[in-house]
Amino acid sequence: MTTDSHDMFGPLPTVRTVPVLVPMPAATPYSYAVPAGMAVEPGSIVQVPLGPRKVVGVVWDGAEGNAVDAKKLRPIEKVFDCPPLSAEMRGFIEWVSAYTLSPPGLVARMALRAPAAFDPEPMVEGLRFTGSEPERMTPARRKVLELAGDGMSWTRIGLAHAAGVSSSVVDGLTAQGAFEPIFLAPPPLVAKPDPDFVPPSLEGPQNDAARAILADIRAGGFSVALIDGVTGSGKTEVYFEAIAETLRQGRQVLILLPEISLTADFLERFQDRFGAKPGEWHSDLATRTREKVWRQAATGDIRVVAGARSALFLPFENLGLIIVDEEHDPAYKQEDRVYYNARDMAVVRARIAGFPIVLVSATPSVESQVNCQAGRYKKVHLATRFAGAAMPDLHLIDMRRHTPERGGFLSPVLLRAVGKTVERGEQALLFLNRRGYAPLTLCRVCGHRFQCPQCSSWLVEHRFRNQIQCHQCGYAEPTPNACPECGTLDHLVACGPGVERIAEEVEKHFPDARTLVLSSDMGGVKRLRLELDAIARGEADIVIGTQLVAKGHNFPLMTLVGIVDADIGLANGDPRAAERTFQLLSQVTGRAGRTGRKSHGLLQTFQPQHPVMLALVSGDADAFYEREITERERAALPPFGRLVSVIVSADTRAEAETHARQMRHAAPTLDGIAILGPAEAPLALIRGRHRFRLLVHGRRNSDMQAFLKDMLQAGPKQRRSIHVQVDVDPQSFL
DNA sequence: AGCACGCCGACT
DNA sequence: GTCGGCGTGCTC
Repeated sequence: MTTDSHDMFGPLPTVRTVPVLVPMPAATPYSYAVPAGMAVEPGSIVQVPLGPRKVVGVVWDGAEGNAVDAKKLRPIEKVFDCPPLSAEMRGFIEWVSAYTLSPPGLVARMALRAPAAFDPEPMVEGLRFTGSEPERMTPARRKVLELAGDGMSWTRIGLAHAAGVSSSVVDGLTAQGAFEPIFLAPPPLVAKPDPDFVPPSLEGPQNDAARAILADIRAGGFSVALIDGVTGSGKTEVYFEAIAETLRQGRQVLILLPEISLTADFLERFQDRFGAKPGEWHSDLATRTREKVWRQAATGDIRVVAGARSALFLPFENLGLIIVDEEHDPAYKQEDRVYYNARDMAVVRARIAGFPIVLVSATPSVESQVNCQAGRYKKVHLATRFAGAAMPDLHLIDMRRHTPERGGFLSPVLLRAVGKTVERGEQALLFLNRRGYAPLTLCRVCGHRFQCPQCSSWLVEHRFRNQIQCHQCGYAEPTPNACPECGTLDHLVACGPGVERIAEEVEKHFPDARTLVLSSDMGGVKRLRLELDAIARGEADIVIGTQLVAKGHNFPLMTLVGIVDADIGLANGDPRAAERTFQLLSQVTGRAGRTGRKSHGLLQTFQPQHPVMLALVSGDADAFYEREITERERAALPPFGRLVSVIVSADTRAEAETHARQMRHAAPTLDGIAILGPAEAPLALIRGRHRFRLLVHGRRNSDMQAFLKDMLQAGPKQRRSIHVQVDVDPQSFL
């Protein structure tokens, strides 16, 4: 910790130095001098000079790396007046850094994402009644004094508002000496949730589930439970009891949700149970609010935070429980800079700090199922809906026998069911996970296909906007009417359906019904919310939607769900294709019948024998998971993500091998490291002295090749920093 | 990651 | 003649 320097005049005074993690991709902390009289400890949040700028860093533990040249050494400028990051938090940051192969400074930065939150919030100016009445009393003044006469402190504006007078009345009273200015602690962002605000209202199976979870909470210490319950089975009420119990223990709670599930609806349910809203944390929080939440989580003023994945890095004062709702959701994966899955890292945080964690889903991920089978996670099953709501009856429509009329995509069976539903005054949902009018346009004369000039995927026609668009990179051009290849006019043909085309077909069959298309490109979040509310009020008869209808919202009148093409996504090369399809279709069909009406789901498919279809219609999710698990084990590769790391180096092979050794050391979970030299064909395109480190964590060689291809197509600037990590090995973090 | 420096091509 | 794109190197 000390650096001694000598020169011809004798020893200089010893300079104390400490390691500091700075927000940049260095492998180790940097050393900084601690000015005399400054008190720092591991975890202290400090401001340090870094090159031409000032940055926020964290004083780290342990010895520094190689002693740094005394001439380079610069002093810490300031220590922020805020709680230091705990040893647990520092251990967590180290762990995530090692596991994800990310520089520790960049991981630490995620815990410090609140620009100016590190100094205490300024005190608020307030007023208190001094006891001396003003010389002249007026009705307005009397109203103010009646309120403030009890000696409680008020803010100037708040008092004027409460008394229903203008603030100049309060100013006048202050001038007369009736009020004295005082400083108040800033008000908490949210009130304290009360674990006993309303008694829990659990039914049969929910009670058993809650009992199982509460046993873990009361026992204390690390444990993982997975609540696996069908949509509408009341999972939220069950984990609310775990939250209540943790609050009674005086500890904080973090609820992780995929960004889109953080709705007003959820916050209100929380408030109904606990009498106050939780603190919120997500990407589009106002800066001021963001800072307050960070600060108050760190001081313990906020007891419960509901947040998107980045909330996992908040420095809670006394965290005692994490809930990961919708644990299977791919939105928990961050895939830029630091690559991590917040669900898995949440398990790690709980293990390091020694508290329980609860994962929740109606359609758990295969990894979590495996972890339950292996006994690492405790499984809590909620198999039935409550309050009389029944699951929809699901049936397959074999499209080989029930052919739609020419040019259409909806089978007569499905059309009949839609017609009957609308006649009864109920709602039908047609689900197709494809935006736009048609996914491919081609020329009937020369066979030309419209392809994106930037990334080679098909251009999707959007009739609403009269454009053809690339869904990969956002490229768009006006819909042409002549073929650019052969010049023929009006011989372009749309192939396949998108939601817009299904809407056209529906309107043709049901001209009097109110039809609504819900798709992410039809307007912003606000408009979407309005439309969802309108549907809930019954202002549409037939809704045609992409996957955004799968989440959250309850549609009380929805009694029919038609899946236009249940096979989409089953053969796209993704090793999780079946799992994803099963999850998505379960969520969509689960939209129906939530409020007790008899409901149906009809799935149009060309593969009625497919295991996903069979599991969906029989309601036997376990059979599906069993099959997925054995299927993946049977594949020659180890299950769930053989980690293959690829180092691409245009320098020497020896250098690549050094990288490989370091990587093996840093990430013992890697199964293999391939070193591709300049002999490998694609690398011929890499010129000059650039050096690449490409990590492809995937299961298949084809994944790896796809990434190599992407990298080679990317511009030189992106190429330099490509760093891809797709999946993690769920067995390796316990 | 962010920033400065330095080098070549197309503009007021 | 400069502005600004990108490639390169550095930060205790």
